[in-house]
Amino acid sequence: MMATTAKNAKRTAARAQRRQQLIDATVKCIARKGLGSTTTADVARQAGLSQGIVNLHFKSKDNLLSETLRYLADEYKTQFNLAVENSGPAASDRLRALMELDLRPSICDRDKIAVWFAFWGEVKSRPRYREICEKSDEYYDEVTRRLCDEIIAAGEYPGVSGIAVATVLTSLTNGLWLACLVNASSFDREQAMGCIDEYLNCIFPKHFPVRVL
Amino acid sequence: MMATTAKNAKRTAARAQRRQQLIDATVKCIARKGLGSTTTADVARQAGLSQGIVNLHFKSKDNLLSETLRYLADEYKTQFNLAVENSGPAASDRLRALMELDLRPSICDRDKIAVWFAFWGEVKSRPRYREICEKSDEYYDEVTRRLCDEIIAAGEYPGVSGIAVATVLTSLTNGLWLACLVNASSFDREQAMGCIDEYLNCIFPKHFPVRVL
DNA sequence: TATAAAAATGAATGAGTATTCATTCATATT
DNA sequence: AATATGAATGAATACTCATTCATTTTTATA
Repeated sequence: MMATTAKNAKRTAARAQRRQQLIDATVKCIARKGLGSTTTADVARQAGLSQGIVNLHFKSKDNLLSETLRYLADEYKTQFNLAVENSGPAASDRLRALMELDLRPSICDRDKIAVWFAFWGEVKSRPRYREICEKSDEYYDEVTRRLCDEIIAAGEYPGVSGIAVATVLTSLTNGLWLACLVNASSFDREQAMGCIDEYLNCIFPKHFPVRVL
Repeated sequence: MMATTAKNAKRTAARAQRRQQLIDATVKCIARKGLGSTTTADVARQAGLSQGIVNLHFKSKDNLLSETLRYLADEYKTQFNLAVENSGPAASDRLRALMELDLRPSICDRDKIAVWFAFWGEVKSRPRYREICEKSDEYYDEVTRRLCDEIIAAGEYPGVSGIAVATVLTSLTNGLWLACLVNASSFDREQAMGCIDEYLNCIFPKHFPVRVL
């Protein structure tokens, strides 16, 4: 008979580890060669494993790609939640921590951004990708909106819409990522953060006073 | 001998027309199936022509795709310049015309946006794509910045940077396009324009007073 | 109209790639 | 140690797709 506890735990752990190894390899390949030119053989080679490994663990390439996107979304969500939790209790501190997160070197990195855009580029024709992205976006928008509403209530900002500000902030960071991807040479993280601060100061002056350099 | 005038003119016109027909077909295919799943046979079928036609007119698929991107960039530039020229002489009118352009139904259309993102998704691994996109971006940024600087000078807005505002505006519209692509159901062009107006009102209050509905 | 030139066709080619699967290898259980 | 089980391999398979090119069709000139 099988000792389903210790035994299986180890087995499934090893299995999960290998899946992660393949997902990591996939991310690297997409960053380097693009989604369109990434083959299962590339992924296997990058992972230091053999041909058939992708289909063994993910059933199909399609599935591997979906799972990779799902992983990226989860990974970002974790960072996102961490950023909120680890920052000061004030809503304004939390909001700024989120903005800082998006421009942090480990996230606002050309390789990483290239992978996000690779998936976004296929969103229209791949319902699965869209579902994953949409679900994530809803969450971020909701959290950001709540923070904005809190600030608006506390600061008595008349005529400012929390939804609108949240939409501006998330769209703005996505747009800045594109600038980082396309205009790599002229893009400057500092300057990008400056844009965001200028906006925050403008919309919530009481909470985001001009930063003296 | 050859009548190089009338004769060749007609020939090259026909040739250009066929190329355009193929580029249009390519755009349609990318919008429907995505860049990764668009084959030369798809494009030919969409254009109502035969297998070999793409290689006959574009030499290679790669070339067809680059030319398609170039065409899209040119097409947008034309609209962009038109929007500037056709709007009131004041810099603020021109700036708002540019924002309206990006959210105009014919441009802020899921199919069109999907094509842009398809190319952006490959920018990192395709230098040719990047060159085309970067060159366009520089132009738009420059024009937008000039308008912003003009407004800043006229309105005596202290501590507002034209470059920063221009960056915010172009990044914001690109980010709003992503929202349109991903969150198709909840995204609303009206609301997006509202976000932009709120921003403009906030940063340049004298030039963009609150719009009464 | 006859002839030359260009454009277009579409079957054939072959390079590339996802997937399969018989076999080997590693590990755990008895 | 012997056996069973899951993991991994990598050669073989089946298939897709960009590209080629011999042939046909269209168009323009003489």
